[in-house]
Amino acid sequence: MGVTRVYSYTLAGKAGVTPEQVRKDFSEYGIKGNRRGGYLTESLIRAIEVIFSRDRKSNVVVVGMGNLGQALSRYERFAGRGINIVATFDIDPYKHKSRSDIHVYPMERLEEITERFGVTVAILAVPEISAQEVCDELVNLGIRGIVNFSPVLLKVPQYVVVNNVNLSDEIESVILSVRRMKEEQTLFL
Amino acid sequence: MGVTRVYSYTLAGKAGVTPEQVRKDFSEYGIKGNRRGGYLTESLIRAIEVIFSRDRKSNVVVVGMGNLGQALSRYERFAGRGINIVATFDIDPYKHKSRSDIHVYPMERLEEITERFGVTVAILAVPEISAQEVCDELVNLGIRGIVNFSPVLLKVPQYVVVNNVNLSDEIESVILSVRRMKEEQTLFL
DNA sequence: TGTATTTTGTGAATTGTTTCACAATAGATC
DNA sequence: GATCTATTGTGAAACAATTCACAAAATACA
Repeated sequence: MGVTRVYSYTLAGKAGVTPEQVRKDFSEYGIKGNRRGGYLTESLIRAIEVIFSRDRKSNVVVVGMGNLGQALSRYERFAGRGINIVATFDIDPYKHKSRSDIHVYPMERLEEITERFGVTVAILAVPEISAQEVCDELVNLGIRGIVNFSPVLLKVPQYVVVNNVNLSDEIESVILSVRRMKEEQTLFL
Repeated sequence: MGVTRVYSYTLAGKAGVTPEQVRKDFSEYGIKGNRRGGYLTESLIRAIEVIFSRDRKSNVVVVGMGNLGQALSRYERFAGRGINIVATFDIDPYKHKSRSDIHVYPMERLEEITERFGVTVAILAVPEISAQEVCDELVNLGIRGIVNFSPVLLKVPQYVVVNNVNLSDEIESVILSVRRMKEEQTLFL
């Protein structure tokens, strides 16, 4: 778009943080700007690509093809971020064979496919009851990172990274904040 | 289940935090336990229900019935947390009328339905391009809280609460951590 | 080329959060 | 009922993150 330089306050505005934050973070990672000249977009983008490994693609699998698993496997935005869903799995793959979506494999083929595609990260969207069991299986197959959508605190070895996403919590926290704000407001009337 | 008392370290273990954290948080909200006796489950649950407004149900709407919106509208776990999806909306409701799911209304009926059911919180799962526009509409109709699934920083008045959920970020952060850990490990070999 | 101005880069100050450590005490045990 | 023990409750200490404030440097402009 022809923009060659950006300033800490521009980025801060877009990201909803303070300019100091932006500068401190950049400085932390050795990203240098020019005093008075701001940051050069090209080199900035390259630096960020390296820091976030955006220069490489990463193969991941989705395990559990319920509502959420299906939605995640069709989510187009992952591609643009180097997140490449190579396969999806379910205990009952025939249940979901319906449309011409991404192929659903039975759990038995997990090992073969994770190995073939060098998958180290899995998205876990199975029911609460089987979450820990499936998690153990994944860890045994060499999975090193799990994005966990079940409301369960997974027990994993220290070398495995887990990121918990709890949709109920996200919504509840907004409901709570809204209630709190309303209560505050009525106090002033 | 007949359990009448719990201890800070029990809860801490289940939640993956320290016992001190549990006690400090409880103390912050005036939840009292008995020295040596722990916390009484019954009164603890009641206190938490009040703090998180779990004693009341909250009506919410889902706006945008793409993959994610559909998955969210079918997510059974919300009910058990007092989150009640009363209606879903899309610009093109006929596209999604297929199965006997929850009813999809056209955007034109947003006002009528939010008013009727006293909806103050909306789940926004529309494409990036229309996110701000739909958000403005929601705010105009009196929505006070938004759970935003589009990768956009929404501009809203101060009295509106926004909670951003970025699925690409969640997955990317795990990918990153895994790469970092692997790099660390190879250094030791 | 010199001066004014803008923006970075970063120590220091502030603010916020987590952990420590231990007195107070309720309950268990004899 | 006296003593022992486990657990809470919370100030103080340590740690972490954010904001402030300003010198240093690069550009703009005369």
